[in-house]
Amino acid sequence: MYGGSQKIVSMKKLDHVDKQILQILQEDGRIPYTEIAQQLRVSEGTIRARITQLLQDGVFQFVIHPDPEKLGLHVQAIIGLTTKLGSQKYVAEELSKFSAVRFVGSFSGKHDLILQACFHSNDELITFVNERLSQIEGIVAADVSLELKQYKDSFSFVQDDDVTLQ
Amino acid sequence: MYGGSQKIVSMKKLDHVDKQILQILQEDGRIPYTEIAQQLRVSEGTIRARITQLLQDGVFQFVIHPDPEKLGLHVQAIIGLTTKLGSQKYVAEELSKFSAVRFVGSFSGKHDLILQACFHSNDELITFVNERLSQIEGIVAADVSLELKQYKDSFSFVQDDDVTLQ
DNA sequence: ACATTTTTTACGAATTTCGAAAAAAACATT
DNA sequence: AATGTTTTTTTCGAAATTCGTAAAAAATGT
Repeated sequence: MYGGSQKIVSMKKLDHVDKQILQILQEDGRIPYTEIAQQLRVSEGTIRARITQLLQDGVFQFVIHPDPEKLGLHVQAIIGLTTKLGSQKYVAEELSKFSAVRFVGSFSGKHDLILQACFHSNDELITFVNERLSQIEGIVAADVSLELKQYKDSFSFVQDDDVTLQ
Repeated sequence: MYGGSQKIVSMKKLDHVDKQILQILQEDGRIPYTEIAQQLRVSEGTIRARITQLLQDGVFQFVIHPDPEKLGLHVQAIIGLTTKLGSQKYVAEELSKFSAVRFVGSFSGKHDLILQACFHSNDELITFVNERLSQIEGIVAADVSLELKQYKDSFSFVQDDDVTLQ
């Protein structure tokens, strides 16, 4: 599901303009290049060239962020898994196939794999755990945490310059 | 950070066309309306009206999905928190203020709050835990899981019709 | 069956995107 | 420092997309 980060011919480090472009786009992914250009006081051509390059380099993608609630996905969960030694990759790849699953990662700590998924109902969640997870060879234990309330959920982690911690 | 889902005047249920529009947009958030129109064999005006309505209703937003690695955010973590009774909301809101934090939710299960965050380095992560989390009144314990590998990370959970589980 | 409301289509005008050549800037070499 | 080379930015006309809006069509209610 996720391409290994193969190195493209040689990717230059993002400069200030690139970061500014990303910051503007994370507010509104469909703002016209002409407007970004105005805001940053460069030509539309520059914005276009930069964005083309950034996409080329896989720095970002244009997507949409749906609100799960509005889609009827009222139940969200984070599930920590313990896997049998050697089957982690297989399990992760199987999990990734479900459209309900929006995140899968391998972790150090209590759980080998952690996944995040959305469901229409508690029933669907239970079905997922009991019918689907149990079918995947190599899962030893599943630790389900049910989401009660969501406070933040975004891809907006582009920061001007390395001020991640505020 | 996240607006409570206040009810808009009355929101109609999404129909098949809406879902198809969302499915197309989650592949490429910047595909022209004219092309969506062609694919779905309706007029551009319809696509435009539908999308305007969906945005209005808060069903989705146009955003970008940056690759944390390419942004130099090489360290990702999921942190489970135990909070003092009554301070959960405050803690969650404080956490949401950090740009490094991309997800915060309240959960049933082992941890009251679970958050997901990106950092440039292990050092930055440690600083976050030791300097920032410790400053937030009401956090009793933090359980850090370091991401070793990411298999899937997407907002693409729009499904044609309730086939979340495959 | 008819009136009312909602949704879709149609179409010209405004705006944006695109391709590509020229200009400017950045870089390297001597 | 001057010169050649490469990269990036600007420019600008053509093509495509978006936008506003009026008319047509479809859906809804009585």
